Amino acid sequence: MVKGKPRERRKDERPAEILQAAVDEFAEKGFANAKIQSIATRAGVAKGTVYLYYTTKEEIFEAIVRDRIQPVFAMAAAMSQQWEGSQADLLRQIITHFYGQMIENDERRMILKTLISEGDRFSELAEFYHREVLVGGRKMLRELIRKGIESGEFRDGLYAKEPMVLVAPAIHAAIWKMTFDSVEKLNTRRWLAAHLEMILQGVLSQSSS
Amino acid sequence: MVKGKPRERRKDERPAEILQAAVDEFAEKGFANAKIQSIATRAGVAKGTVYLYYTTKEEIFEAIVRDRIQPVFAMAAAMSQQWEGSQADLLRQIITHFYGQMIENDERRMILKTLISEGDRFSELAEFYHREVLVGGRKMLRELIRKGIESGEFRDGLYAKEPMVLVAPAIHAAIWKMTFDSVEKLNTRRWLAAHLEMILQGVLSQSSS
DNA sequence: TCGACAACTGACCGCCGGGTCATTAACTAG
DNA sequence: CTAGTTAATGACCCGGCGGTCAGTTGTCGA
Repeated sequence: MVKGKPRERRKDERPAEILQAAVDEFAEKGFANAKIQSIATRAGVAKGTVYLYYTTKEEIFEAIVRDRIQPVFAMAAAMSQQWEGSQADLLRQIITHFYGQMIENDERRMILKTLISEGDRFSELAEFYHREVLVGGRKMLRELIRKGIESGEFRDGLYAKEPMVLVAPAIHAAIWKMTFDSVEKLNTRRWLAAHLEMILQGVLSQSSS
Repeated sequence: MVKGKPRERRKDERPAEILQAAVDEFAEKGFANAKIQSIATRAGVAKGTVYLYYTTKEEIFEAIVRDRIQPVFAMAAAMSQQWEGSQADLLRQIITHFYGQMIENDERRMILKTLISEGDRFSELAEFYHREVLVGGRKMLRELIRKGIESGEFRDGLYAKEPMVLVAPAIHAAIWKMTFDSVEKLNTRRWLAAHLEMILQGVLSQSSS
């Protein structure tokens, strides 16, 4: 550590390396407390070098979202495209996938947190996220529900118009983990099970009106 | 505005005035971007005066939480105490109350946002909130569910162990409003209706297993 | 009327971190 | 080998804001 290693010129690899370092730093410190200097150090690079590839801290964050979040949803979309079984099982699969990829994954959860925290500061990013992720995800859910209703598997109802309610408890789980996990650990597995059971069966007993 | 108004000495009123000014400032700018100077100005006071009553920015925020959030939950608790009708209706009432007080109210939604954003920085605050609000709220829900199951109104299930899943979609609504409302307005009324319908009836058709 | 006390003020301090840029060193073509 | 190009460096600059405190002014009791 004492002697400075010789400089290396690796224009092509730098962006990805810096991005990874930034993900680590952001995940550990949050956006506001992340220091560019620290990102640089993690990437084995000088501060100035970071600015060779990204012009602001915000831009780094945007790159992370584009690079790490979209794939999760693309994956889910692909899954539902070629699904053979019941729609209820597909819904279970997708939501479970979502918990694994977004809630239990530190990197991605932190991205979510930053999106919430700094939402206003990045209006274009919020737009991007909305367009690419939320609209797409909602469309997928609508399709899933439509098929389920058609086949008689699901009942029709208001949820078909607001399909995101089905996924909403996952967000709560993410927030709990971000905010209160040090006070009381969330049992993610149990929460997920309760979530799935609830949206599928509801709470009323069969005999009720 | 040009001439300085004469100083006023009002030791008793200051804290509340400053708190209100802080709520406004935080709601408008968020915690990180809120300036003490600006809070002081809103309160019609000099910066130094703020520090006469609160020693740090954090402390101001904590005071806000104590002062503004607890009442909402106390209210709900009181409501459920003396409820006469069905548990399903009580649940509807409570959740509706919650949307009105927390999601549609700018001040309180901002408090929630700050809690999420700055959660780590305020571990004691997270503890306080957890202890006073979440644990209490959960206990109330458990009791409600217990009664409902006893009377045959509700089925038993995993949700009884994780009662917060019932309320979770409200958090999603809050976050949507905080982050994406400028891109696409949330129809809160419809969301609430879908939420209630979903948790009560679920998604499966009656004929399903 | 006049201390003396406490509320109030706002100029100032110090730190911190994002972003710059003159300099240096690695690579490359000829 | 050399000159030109460009990646990489890190000392420095600078603006902003949280927090301080010596000084000022209102208030009240004697």
